[in-house]
Amino acid sequence: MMQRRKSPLDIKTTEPHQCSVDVRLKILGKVPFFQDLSATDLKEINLLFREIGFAANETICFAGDPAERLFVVADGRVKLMRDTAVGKSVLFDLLTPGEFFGSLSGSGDDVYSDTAQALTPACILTIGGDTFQQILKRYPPVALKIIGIMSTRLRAAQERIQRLSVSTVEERIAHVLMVLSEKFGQPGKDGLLIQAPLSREDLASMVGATTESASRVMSQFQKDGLIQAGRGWVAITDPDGLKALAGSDLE
Amino acid sequence: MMQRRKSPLDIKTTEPHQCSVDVRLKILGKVPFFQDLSATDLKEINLLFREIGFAANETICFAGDPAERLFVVADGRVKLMRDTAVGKSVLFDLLTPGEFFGSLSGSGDDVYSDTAQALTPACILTIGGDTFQQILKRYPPVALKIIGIMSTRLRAAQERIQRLSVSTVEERIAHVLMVLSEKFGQPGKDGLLIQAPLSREDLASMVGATTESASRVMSQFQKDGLIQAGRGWVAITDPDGLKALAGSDLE
DNA sequence: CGACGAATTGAACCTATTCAAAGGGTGTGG
DNA sequence: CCACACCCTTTGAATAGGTTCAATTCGTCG
Repeated sequence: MMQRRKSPLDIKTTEPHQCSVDVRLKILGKVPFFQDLSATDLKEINLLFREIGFAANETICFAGDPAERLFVVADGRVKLMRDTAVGKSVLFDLLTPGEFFGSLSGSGDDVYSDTAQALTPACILTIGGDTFQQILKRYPPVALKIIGIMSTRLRAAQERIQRLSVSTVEERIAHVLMVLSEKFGQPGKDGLLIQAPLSREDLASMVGATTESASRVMSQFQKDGLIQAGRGWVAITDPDGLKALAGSDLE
Repeated sequence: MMQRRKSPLDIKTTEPHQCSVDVRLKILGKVPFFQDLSATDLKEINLLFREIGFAANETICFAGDPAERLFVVADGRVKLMRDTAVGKSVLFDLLTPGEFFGSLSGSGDDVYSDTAQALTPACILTIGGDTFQQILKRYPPVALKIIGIMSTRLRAAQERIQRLSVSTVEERIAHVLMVLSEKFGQPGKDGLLIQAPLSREDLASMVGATTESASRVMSQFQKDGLIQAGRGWVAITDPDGLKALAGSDLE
């Protein structure tokens, strides 16, 4: 049984990343809650954002620190996570360009709920929470959009709670692979390649399992011809088979 | 070892409940996202709400049904839950007067994410999702408040995910009892009585465990003098002891 | 090429579930 | 108003799924 073991991901693991001005505007235009704004408004808002580059594995903000800023991913992959006292960490979300995290409230009296870490070299746009609050007041449609996004995120969190409550580790891993392939999947000769450098430990912390359990399940999936995987990468070769295992509809 | 076994809850388990007009106004004034509004605005908004009474165990809305309305609890206790294919259900939240659930978006293209059920006789205020959307557009501060509330809920959901991922059943039950006592606790001779008729099954579905496991843990807690409990009720006698077991700070 | 760290695999252990049966409040009907 | 029946709750014993600990293999990067 011979198969490719070298990482097929096309992601540069080098220095911090800066993005050009026109890329910035394009990104801001793609941010869901700015989509309804006119080009002029957007240009004005663009000026309020600052840009920061991060190298892979650099931390963007720490859970528990005073939350003063809102961040928007312009380029790269960012993971939202939280470390626990016992050493185990929990991975909440994986963000792509256009998604946001950090503080939405102007009152600087709360803290970041997650630690944000660059999974790849990343370019981040950032704005003060109070400044963003001004934008919200000035452009009501933006606030409405955000409410919608928060609803969606809450729903996703609830589904995850449900899966942690009723599904086995195998089912949860099958499911998270499906979700990841929908968001990061890129067709290639190995199947749907998940364009994000995810370790077994990352996967494990997304489904509430240990690294070893994740590894065991992944090995089995590979033997069963459902996936191809190596160090830091996964590709789905049999989506339907996986979906069946995931029990995708809990209803 | 003699102890009270009869339910000490003071909750009428009788017919649906209607509330008077002045009670309605008082409730709407207590709703977090209406707090900044003037009395006149509030009175006007009050007219847009309809009132419905529910008997205990009646279902207010079903997960999966087209989401057309927003609901506000005026009186009673409401549980937000979801049934799964395998019969196990998951309890997401327990609401008291002033809290809301249902549809926030005007576009009626999504569905209720939870089933809402009256745990006690309840009075519910309700408004069409589209009408509420008008309110949001007209009173921007309301939208900002809602964003804050959604953030808080999302954070709570994340904490729950974390606990499901890293804590044991015992720790999770200890923790949920602490949380419940903060929200529903009422000092009495048995300790902090949780004013909500919760079965072992309810508790179990809040922490992702089986009824039997919940029962075992509760029995142990009682033997250890941490709680007093009977059929459908719990009182906390040793909050500090429980908090220690819960490992309340995960950091 | 060499070394470090990720990934894999095995075996023992443990927590929590499953299946089963008995005990005890609650509220309903007589 | 009491008694009975139902269902919630409790407890036991066996089982299984997952973790833990430990050792080995194998990519990847310097």
